[in-house]
Amino acid sequence: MQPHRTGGEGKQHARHGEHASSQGQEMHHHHGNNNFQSGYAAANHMTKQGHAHQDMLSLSNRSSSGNGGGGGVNGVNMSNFPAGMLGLPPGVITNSSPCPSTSPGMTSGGQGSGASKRKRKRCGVCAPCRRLINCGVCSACRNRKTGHQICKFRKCDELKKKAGSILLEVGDTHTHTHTDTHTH
DNA sequence: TCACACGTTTCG
DNA sequence: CGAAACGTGTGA
Repeated sequence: MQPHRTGGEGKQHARHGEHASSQGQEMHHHHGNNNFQSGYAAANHMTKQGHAHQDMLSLSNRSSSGNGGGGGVNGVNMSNFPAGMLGLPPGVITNSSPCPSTSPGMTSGGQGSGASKRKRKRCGVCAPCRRLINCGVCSACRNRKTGHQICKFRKCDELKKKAGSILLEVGDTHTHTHTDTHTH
């Protein structure tokens, strides 16, 4: 009898990579290479810098405790908006490719059709994402050694739904949003 | 490099 | 259609 899998895998690493340092470096080396195609960048509205991983976002308390409102939950992030930037039109923001991690397949931007390529990270806002501990009983937990997957309960909702299709709800108000509001 | 997690494919 | 396994990419 195993002593219960503490918290699951016993995550030794506390993944906390918050870069509080606000480096206002706007200059982008590289000429304007708009690579807005990168799925990652697309989600980086909030991050003009590109170094803020939206991964674990503010898992803090979504109880809307006052909701930190100003997106300040993390504090320090958007506060440093250079005035100049604010003046820029939405579309011109040109994120200035945030230090591309140099992903392997970025060349052709495979996302074109079919395989999405490029792994996405959890949004960090869904209930599953907020889950810190694994149930330890679901198949994923039990077969993680072979399954290599995260607990079913922790599987990001976004990743589950848009596992291959992006953009599919917003836009059509009355379409079959299919967003099934969960029968709840 | 290892570990973890997502994406894809195949089997049930 | 769903679950499991495999393979791969990303992060530390």
